[in-house]
Amino acid sequence: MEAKEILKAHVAKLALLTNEQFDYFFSHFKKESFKKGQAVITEGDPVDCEYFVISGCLKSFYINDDLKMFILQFAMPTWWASDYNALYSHTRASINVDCIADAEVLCLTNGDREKLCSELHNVEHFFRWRTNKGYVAAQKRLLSFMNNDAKHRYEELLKLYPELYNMVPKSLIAAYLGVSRETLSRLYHP
Amino acid sequence: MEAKEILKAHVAKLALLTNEQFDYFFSHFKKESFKKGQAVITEGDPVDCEYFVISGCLKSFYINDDLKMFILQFAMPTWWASDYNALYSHTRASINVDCIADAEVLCLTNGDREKLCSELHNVEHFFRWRTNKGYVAAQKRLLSFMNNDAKHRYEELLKLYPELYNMVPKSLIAAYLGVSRETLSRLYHP
DNA sequence: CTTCGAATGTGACGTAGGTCACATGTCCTC
DNA sequence: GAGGACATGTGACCTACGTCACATTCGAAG
Repeated sequence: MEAKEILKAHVAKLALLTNEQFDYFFSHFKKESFKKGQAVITEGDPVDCEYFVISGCLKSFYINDDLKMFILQFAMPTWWASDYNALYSHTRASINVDCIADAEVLCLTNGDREKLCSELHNVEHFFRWRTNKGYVAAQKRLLSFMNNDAKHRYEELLKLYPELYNMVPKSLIAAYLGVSRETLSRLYHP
Repeated sequence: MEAKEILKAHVAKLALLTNEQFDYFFSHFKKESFKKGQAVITEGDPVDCEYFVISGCLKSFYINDDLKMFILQFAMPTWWASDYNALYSHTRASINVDCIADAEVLCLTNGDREKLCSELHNVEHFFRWRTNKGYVAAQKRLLSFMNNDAKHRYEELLKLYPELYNMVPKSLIAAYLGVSRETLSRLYHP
């Protein structure tokens, strides 16, 4: 399926756009490709885009003072990724985004998103609902952190995204779960 | 300050409404009062409102199978609270909301919010930005969970909301931080 | 003033998970 | 097919935090 079709199907789930509206909406996106390992957003840099993943996979992550990495999100196809704090408040990136499996993405600048939102009520509706889904998912993950142990969270993640098991190294999954790679390894090799 | 003025000032931070628009917007809210300890949303019940806090304080929380409580959010004045998952997906509540300090709130039904959002582009803009702020805050809290120990998170919380220290029992703060009340107590009484 | 219950402190001990060190396996690349 | 980077397993030990039990403090109701 074409990138345009993928985005169209994704948008249609949350908002009703006419073909003309969607064409106009789509005309603001720029297609880009990233190779595995390539940086997309680097901490400290200005941020001006958000990215809609067509194929491959990105991750957004934070590196603390001890150089330990924590993964906020794996962005699989039809997911969005960016540093939304930096994007909305026009500050420099405080997190990183990079590519973990050769990816095709559609970029939308912050300015274009706001323009589209104010021009097309439908588009603003779409982004409100998309953000709401993200908010609810983040709350669920917070609860899971407080309530469940590492093994439980690991199985939860794999049930949600079985592809991850073969797609990314276990050390990245550990960084998403918030445990060390050794602990993750021992869960099933006691 | 009047409830109406408080809401008006809050909305004005994120969206530009004319006086007429705001009056219309405000006319959909219903004022309600809750006493300390009173339930606002109960797990298993249908949810049809979100609540804007004028005074006092609510909490949203989850009770797990072992009857342990985890607090998702303290809702102080000018904060919103509800079960947004249930609200948006029309399912029954999976979390609870109750009152922890006698509170005055403004209720907005899900139907009215969606009606207002579709009638007034401005209002949809407001809710998109409000939700985005909530999303960014949830991601920050997730990172803090992965990165920081209990003491660090406690001090972070108190810096953000010093009122909480005297307003709510430490056991509730522990339930927000995701540690036992004993551990919280020992942080400063070693 | 007394009494009761909620909130908090604290000791003893258990456990999940972290850290460091090293071994093994795997798949490129030259 | 040798060398090197990366992913994973594993042993020994450490630490933050949980759990249970009991003591203390304090404020509201009688």
